[in-house]
Amino acid sequence: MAKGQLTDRQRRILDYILSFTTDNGYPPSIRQIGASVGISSTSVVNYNLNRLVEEGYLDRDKKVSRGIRLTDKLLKATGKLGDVIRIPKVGRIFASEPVHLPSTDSPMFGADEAIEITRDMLSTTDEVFALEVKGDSMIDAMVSDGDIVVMKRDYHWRNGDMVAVWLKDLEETTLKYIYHEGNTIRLQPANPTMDPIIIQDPKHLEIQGKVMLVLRQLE
Amino acid sequence: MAKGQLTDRQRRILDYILSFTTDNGYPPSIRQIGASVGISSTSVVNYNLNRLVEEGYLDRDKKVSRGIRLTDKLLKATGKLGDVIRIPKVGRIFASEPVHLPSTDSPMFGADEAIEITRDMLSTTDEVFALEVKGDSMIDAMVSDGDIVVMKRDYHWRNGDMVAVWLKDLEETTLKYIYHEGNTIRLQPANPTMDPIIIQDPKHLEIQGKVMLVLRQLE
DNA sequence: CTTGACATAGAACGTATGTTCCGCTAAAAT
DNA sequence: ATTTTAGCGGAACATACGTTCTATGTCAAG
Repeated sequence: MAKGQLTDRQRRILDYILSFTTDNGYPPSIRQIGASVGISSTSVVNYNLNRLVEEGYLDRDKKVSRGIRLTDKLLKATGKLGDVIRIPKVGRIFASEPVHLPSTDSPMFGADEAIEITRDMLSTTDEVFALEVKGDSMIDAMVSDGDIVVMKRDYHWRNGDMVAVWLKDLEETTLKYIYHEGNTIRLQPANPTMDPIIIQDPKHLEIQGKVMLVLRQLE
Repeated sequence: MAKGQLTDRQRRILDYILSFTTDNGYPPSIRQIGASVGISSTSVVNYNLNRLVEEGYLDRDKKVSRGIRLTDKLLKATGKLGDVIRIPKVGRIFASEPVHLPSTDSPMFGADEAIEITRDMLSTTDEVFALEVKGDSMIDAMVSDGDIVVMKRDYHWRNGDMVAVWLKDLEETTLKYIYHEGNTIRLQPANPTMDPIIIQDPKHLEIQGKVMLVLRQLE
């Protein structure tokens, strides 16, 4: 068998381990694997398990009964890796107030409310928090009342980022795409029918965070 | 110890089982539990495990080494139950075409692309599929180019549902809130600054599905 | 005071389980 | 033709592990 290739038996072993584990909450024993795949000898099962470890599909702990664990690689491939993260819901966002940022050291726990999303929806999970949008004032950002905005606490930005900014002159929080344009800054609404705001003096605005995700649950 | 109450030891046992399992992919043995909690006797661990089973925190399989599994009740409480579902991404949605519905019997697998979300984002997981929005024609529904819309294949609707409708006269797909209004039907844009469409004859529209979720990933 | 339920400790037991060694076959490499 | 390698089966072995039994101490109910 060429390296990197799996025999039919090995594939069935992986299948069985996966289904057994999800059913029972713990992995099967060598003899159980043998019985399900049709291998009478424990040594052969052992042999194939070691092959699967070499190929990177499994981790094993020696001498430990049921000491088998599927690698992330495999779980990802089968979509079974429920890589769920909890994001604290720290408040609401209005047009008329700056974003209420969480204190830097606020732990994930302690937040009474949180939303759960899969890890791969975000490019980073560092310093992210969620806000619920109140009111229709963000419609130019294509964000409705009740939407949930997941933001990253970050004052750096690049052209094209959508950021939450506090406009000091207008005393208003708004969500806009932001661009450098010579010496000025252009705040572009997501709604293409609306006009941008041009800011001459960067001191007139305060970046509150970068928008990573917008979630809208209907019904 | 009153019924329904957990002793400190039992709490620590649960803690240990949870962290060990997430670390190792399989549950700890009785002796490992004893060592971590500070119980020298395996029978005492066994005793407390049985108590935890009675209280509904654990399931055990007799005679099976490491045959312990935390119940959903506990996993839910600790937020560790990553109840992730995969939703097939069956295509795109344009204004100029009816929604391309998946065939009823299409299996979850087979779909080359899928999105993963946590189960509790949806009120139902039956017959749901995802579409990617192309173009800016849905801005009246507060949906942007690139957004992902999760829909349920369902021709029934109630007042206030957001549905995807095919307007036969205009030859156009649109996302609107839908309301019965006497003998007519009102299609209300999500954007409050825009005007509704009144449909006199229900035959002029075709409900393609109910919008359950809108997802927008930035950056 | 006695009794019984509860919680714990220690030891002994049986077996479920991973490990190892030997032998066999078929195919590939030399 | 001979050697090497991958894969398989069987049996023996050591032990990790769940089970069970006896004994001890505590505390509230009778």
